[in-house]
Amino acid sequence: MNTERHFEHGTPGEVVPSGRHDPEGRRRQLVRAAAELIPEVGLAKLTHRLVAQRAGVSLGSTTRYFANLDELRKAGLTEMSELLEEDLASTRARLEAEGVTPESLTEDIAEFLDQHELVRISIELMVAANADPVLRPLANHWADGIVDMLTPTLGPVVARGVVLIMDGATMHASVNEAPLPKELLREILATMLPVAVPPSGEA
Amino acid sequence: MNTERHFEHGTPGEVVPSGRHDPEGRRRQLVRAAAELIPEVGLAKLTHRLVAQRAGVSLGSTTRYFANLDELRKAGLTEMSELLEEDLASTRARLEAEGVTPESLTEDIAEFLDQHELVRISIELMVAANADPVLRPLANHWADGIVDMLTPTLGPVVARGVVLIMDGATMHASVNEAPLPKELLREILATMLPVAVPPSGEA
DNA sequence: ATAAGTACAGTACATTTGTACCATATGTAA
DNA sequence: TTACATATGGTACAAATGTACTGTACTTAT
Repeated sequence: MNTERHFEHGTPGEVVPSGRHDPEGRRRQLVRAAAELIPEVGLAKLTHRLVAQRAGVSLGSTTRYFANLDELRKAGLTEMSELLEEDLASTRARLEAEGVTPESLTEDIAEFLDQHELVRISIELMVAANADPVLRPLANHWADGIVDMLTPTLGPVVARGVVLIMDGATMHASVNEAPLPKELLREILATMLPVAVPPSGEA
Repeated sequence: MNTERHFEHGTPGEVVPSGRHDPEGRRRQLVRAAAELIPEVGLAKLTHRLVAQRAGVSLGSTTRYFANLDELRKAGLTEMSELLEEDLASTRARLEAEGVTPESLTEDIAEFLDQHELVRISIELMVAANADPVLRPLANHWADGIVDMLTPTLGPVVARGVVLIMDGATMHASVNEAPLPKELLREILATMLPVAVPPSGEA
């Protein structure tokens, strides 16, 4: 119709080698790319172009599937937090198998801290929730899940205390190259868990 | 000399109403403005223009006193962390006056968490240290200071455990509008500090 | 008082970014 | 096969931003 546009840098739609129609797959690729990139580069540096490149799609697709960058960010954060959900499940499995002891908790924390991506995810989720309260439930989900998991054996107070220690250790691992030594974590838990955790009763 | 420049939007240096020469004061104003703004808007949104506006100086001054934005950021972060240093001093005063007890520690943490600026400072420092390892000592200073302070009475293991709880509570306060209830913090500390802290000896 | 040097304000400009837009390729129904 | 609809790639463009630059006001030494 109207050809009154400029096209300073060339005309649009010239070559176009590939590009099957696949809206759902497209969207998934974009979300997955965003979920990968957030822990890598941080939310602050997440751009349409970066996500498009990682997803292997054109810039235009990022605006087609997400009204604005904020929506893309949120979708990426949600997808990203799935990894925390998986970690939650593996923690539950371990604690059910080994019981809730300083040793089993130490193993779990140390394993978490050694996966730098999980640490980065936790931090970026916290930062995001700080900027947008809508994301608070997502950011609290992991911690609340652990509290629920530990409460039956440790009671709600100590359960929350253990989660605070986990989050503190996460902050430490985010700042420092090496996380706190596993042996120190074990000593902390062995010393601070009252009565060294009776098999099922309480104090 | 060469007047080959464009000046599309006007000629530079036209009116200039005020502007005493005061290099040192200028620099201080800029650093102070940056230190104020970082907890307010976050490092990601700290720009030359924003700092200049807050400091009440021209854009040009920001580039005159700092080779690049990163230097301005670092100067602001360093100045900002002075508030944590002051908090460290007040904590030391309290613990020396009241002794290291679950109650005195609870008071101190609750007071910290209620000062949202301190929480924001801790978080931004952590984020910054994650992006630039040069800032790690700055980010670790507060936690290490508390550990040193608590170690004589609690031993190094529990001292680090208490600091992890503090950092965990800081993360929680960063995400949620209201920090953890003081009573819960007190219960956590009262339960998890072994033997409820004998006046000076160890277990 | 005057000249030289420095600080300052106010631009200018290249780059990056979010987002809108369009021509074409792909898919679907007749 | 031919219309029609939609997805895709490739821009276009305005706003924001880091930083360089320039003319002028202020300061200081003579």
